[in-house]
Amino acid sequence: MSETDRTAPATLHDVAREAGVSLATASRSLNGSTRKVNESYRQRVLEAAARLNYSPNLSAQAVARGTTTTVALLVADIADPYFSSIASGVVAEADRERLIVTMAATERDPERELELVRQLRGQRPRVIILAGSRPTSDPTGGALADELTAYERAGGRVVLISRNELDFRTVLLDNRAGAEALARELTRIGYRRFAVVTAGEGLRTAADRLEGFRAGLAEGGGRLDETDILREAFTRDGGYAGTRRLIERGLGDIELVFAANDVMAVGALSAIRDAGLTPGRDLAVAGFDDIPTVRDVTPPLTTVRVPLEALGRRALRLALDGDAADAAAAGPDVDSAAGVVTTEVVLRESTPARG
Amino acid sequence: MSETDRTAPATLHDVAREAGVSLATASRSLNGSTRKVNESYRQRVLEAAARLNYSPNLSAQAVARGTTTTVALLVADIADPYFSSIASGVVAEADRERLIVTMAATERDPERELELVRQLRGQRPRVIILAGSRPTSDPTGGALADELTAYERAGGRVVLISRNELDFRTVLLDNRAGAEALARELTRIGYRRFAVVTAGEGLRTAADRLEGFRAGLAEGGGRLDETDILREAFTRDGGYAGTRRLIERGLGDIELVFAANDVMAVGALSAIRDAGLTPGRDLAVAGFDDIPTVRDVTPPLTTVRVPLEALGRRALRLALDGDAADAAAAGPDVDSAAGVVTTEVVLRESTPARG
DNA sequence: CTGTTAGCGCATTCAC
DNA sequence: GTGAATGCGCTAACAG
Repeated sequence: MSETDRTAPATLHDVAREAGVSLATASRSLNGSTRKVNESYRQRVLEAAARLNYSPNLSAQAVARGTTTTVALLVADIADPYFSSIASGVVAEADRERLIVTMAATERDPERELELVRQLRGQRPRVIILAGSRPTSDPTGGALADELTAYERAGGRVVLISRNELDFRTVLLDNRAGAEALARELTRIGYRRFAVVTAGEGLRTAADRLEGFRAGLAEGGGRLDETDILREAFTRDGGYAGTRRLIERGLGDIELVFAANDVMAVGALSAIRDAGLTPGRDLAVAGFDDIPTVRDVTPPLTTVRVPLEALGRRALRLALDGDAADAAAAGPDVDSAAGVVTTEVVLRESTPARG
Repeated sequence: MSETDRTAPATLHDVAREAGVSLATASRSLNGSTRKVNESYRQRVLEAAARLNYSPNLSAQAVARGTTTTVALLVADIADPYFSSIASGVVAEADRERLIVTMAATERDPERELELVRQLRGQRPRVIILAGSRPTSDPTGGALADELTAYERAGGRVVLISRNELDFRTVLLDNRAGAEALARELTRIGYRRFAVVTAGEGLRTAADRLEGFRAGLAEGGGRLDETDILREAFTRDGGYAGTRRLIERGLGDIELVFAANDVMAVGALSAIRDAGLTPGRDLAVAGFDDIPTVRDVTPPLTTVRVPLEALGRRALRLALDGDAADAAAAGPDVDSAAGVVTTEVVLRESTPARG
């Protein structure tokens, strides 16, 4: 198609002319608030719009209205199943509200994250959602917080998912209770001696899960020594490395390794197998999150189900409804009283019942 | 934060006033084209902008310039690793060009897809990328094509990934050659009798892969009977169902089942296991795509690597550079001569060498 | 209820 | 080189 036969999209002005009405009437008929326009006019405008294949220019609407229909979503890595599941939920909920989602990836780089937030602000999104935790120590020296605060002062809404180092609305996950329930279940089916592979200190999510796990073990009579807590990156490779270290050091009578998230657990499975052992039989494994992958690995992974899509949906609801969301948003995955997304232990074959 | 202390974002006007220059000068200093502005003024404007934490209103820029910096991406399912990998590539490339990506999910519903394209048009995106194939028979009666054509006539660019039923720019994948190479390799390592689980007819991608696989078998002396081609949905469950049917019917001397994509292959693994057989030993499995998951399943899956991220990146390049992309975009994953994204056979343990 | 008009924030022509 | 003025497409007072 050559440049010359380019046909500019129909404008509202075109529609008004085609329908023989004023701009204002056309606007009111198509996008207007409470319709106060004569039905016959309305019809003519609608028909004219259809004939011209009119599509309102959202940028122009945004400028005129002083507000957009955009939601900005920042994740660490779009291809990571944890984040793509959350993104899926955000997009689904946004769609219900007829909001448009723009997405960007921080690649786990705080500088980049800051840069992206700055760029995103140009869109004047109604909401900015940040998913994924980051180190406690902020190398940008609070610049991100400043940026987000300025954004909120301008009328925007910030929501954090699974990161709490900043003082904004946050989607709460009962990491502690989930891990506690998991530990209880594992002791119930016969496990006694545990190891943990988790992230380095300073990640609240990981810390909560460890704390909950400890509490559950205390109730159930399980044992976890400090020296059996291995700290590595919060990634698949981290899980692999930690588990490998554990095995090389000698398992002793450790029966099960709890990985603080599923990607670490998947790494643990590989490390076990690469060491010539059989996961589940020689060393049981449990994870946290229930990303889709873990049903397809062998053995299928015991984990704590986190409704990731619901997390994303809830993040948007929280932004839109404000604190009212705590009461309103309910739904099966949300404990409406506490306003916390609930989790559920899922026992699978990576932790067969013991003796 | 109460509504009352809301502080509107600084406007260009504010910056100009703060710097003591005119609107035009401020505009030229900050976003202007070939700078024709006195360096001292320029500095003052930049400083004023920083002081006010100015962020250009992209909507206003879009209206004034008559063009946006937006790319719209439509996928079937954001949480699907195939699509999220592609999306990751699109976002990465868009970021390099300082373009913003908006994403939506069709959920494999053609009506919904059409509706989304209509909505997306309102953004006046520079590019619309559609990923994921769809049935040949178009239930919307060509309405999607009409919509996209109108969009292109208005100056937009449409790029299709892995779907060719419409007459737009398309990211080419040598599905045929990839499957052919796979079949050749499999015969080379000793396989002779094959079955295939694939999508129903009418999906070009699936058809090409089957055709290529057949050609490769012909070269290598492998055998595939028509009755051993099972057609199901192009999903994990489809792969499961097809493989299950195959097993129930009696495997005969079939040694390997080729699934037309990896999600089907993962389903095949489960079906084999659920039938009490051992994948790899009792029945080998090969897939296509090399989604991240297949390294973590057991046994790791033999497949044809498709550089999914590169696919996404290339889609955007194709939109931006036009036909020049064929020559330009090159990169390791693109055969610059043919302008086709190249694939590569990856042998893993799901297809151990035979005899 | 309808049409006229004045902006929204910005880029860009046009005079100076 | 700089600034004043016009317009982008649309909404929202404001009059009629």
